[in-house]
Amino acid sequence: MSNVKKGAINTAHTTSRATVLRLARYLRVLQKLKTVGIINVFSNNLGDAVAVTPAIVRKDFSILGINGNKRGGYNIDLLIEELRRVLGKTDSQRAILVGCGRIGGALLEYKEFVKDGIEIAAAFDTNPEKLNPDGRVPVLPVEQLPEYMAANSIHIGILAVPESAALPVFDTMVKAGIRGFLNFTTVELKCTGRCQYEECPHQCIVQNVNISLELESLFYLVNLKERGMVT
Amino acid sequence: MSNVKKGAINTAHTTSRATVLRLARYLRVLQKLKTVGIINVFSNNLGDAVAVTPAIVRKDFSILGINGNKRGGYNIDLLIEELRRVLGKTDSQRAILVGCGRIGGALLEYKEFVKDGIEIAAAFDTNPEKLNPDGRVPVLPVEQLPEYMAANSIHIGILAVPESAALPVFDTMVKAGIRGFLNFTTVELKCTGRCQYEECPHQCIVQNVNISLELESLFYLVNLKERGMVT
DNA sequence: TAGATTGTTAATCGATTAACAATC
DNA sequence: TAGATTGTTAATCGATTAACAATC
Repeated sequence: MSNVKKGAINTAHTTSRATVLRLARYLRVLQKLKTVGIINVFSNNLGDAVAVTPAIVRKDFSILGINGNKRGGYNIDLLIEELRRVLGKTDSQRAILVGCGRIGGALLEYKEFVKDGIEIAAAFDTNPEKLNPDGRVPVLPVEQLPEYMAANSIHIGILAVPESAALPVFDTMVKAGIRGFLNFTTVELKCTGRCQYEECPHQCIVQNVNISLELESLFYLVNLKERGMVT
Repeated sequence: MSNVKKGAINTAHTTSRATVLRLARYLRVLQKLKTVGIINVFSNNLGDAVAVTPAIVRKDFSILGINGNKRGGYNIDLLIEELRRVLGKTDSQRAILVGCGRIGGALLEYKEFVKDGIEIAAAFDTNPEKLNPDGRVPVLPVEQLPEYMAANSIHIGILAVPESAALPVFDTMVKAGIRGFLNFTTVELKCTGRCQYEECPHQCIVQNVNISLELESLFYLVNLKERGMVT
């Protein structure tokens, strides 16, 4: 619980995932604004772009020790620099992908990754037909995962295997050193910020993308809204 | 703001999206448990399965007016029935898909949808090569969207078009009657529960699935955690 | 200067948790 | 009965919002 070191983002009272999510969004928006030639941004600009109130933007920055000008807002270059510093913008954003089915295959070709400086360094599958060690992104047999990981310093993995393979593959990936997961399987790897998995002694961070569940809850939400039963 | 009718889920103090998400998850878990032959479930079973505390489970149910037995927990059949009632489990869970690129194409074949009783009734694209009006799922030109919608009562849509097309297509879909969106484009349709879009007078519900952003924030989270700067 | 925007405090809000009486 | 689990209240926690003094 209190394995949080001092001098951290958490110093005051604001926290973790939701905040980091917001910071990442601010950074993206700022980078876009910069290409348009904007020099100063105001808390309400950023608030609009990220759909939060200006007060939240200011508070977020205030907690991080980022200051603006009482009149001129925030200098975009400084702001970007500070956010990158806080977020520890790693120069290499490399991830591996396990599972090259429909979804995995789509991600292999996903152009946004390139735009955002994310690189899928290698992919893995069990199906011999999918293998392609010499492709733009090498597709290797899963057995080679530990070996590959040992030779490459990568900590983020995308999990896009069938339900039945999810748990064992998750395990393999954790053991091989993956610490952050983008999980497209239907198995909800029970993590809410902190990994609660017994097999995961490393407190990995798992972000579940449960497409089917999200679509299903949309049906409910729309239905409930029509019945006036939801905010 | 206060367009919430009375006698609603919101009666007391619990609310909307997070809650509905949880309810949907309970329901899924219950249906799985039922296939295994379970008859009674306890709040801690469900809590474990959905990664929340038993107290939350009980509170959720209590607010909905769902009661269990002090000793025997909840009867699974009754519980499923009640949840379906509350969620207004629509007999038809049909959605349309716009954009049949890599991601959209993967969703067209997504087997989980079938398992969960979700049907993609039709898909739309601008690329003539993608069209296939007579396929298992008909793929039609986007121009036919309004016409199709007029003839079919569907309110949920999946948006998987390129960034440049996102806004106009969103607009078209709203005008045609879509009220709930699963948005795979990088354009964040600014909705946090309530649609804030001017072009959207209907307060649609948008669920953004920003894969690239989620992956990127994973890099940050893992990095921050290593530096002890995050919960 | 006058006007606008920051930075911060205190108030509010809502959701989670602890705790325990009721009871099966 | 004894033990376990619900249902609910009150306490806690954390995040958002309102408001405004400071100041560029």
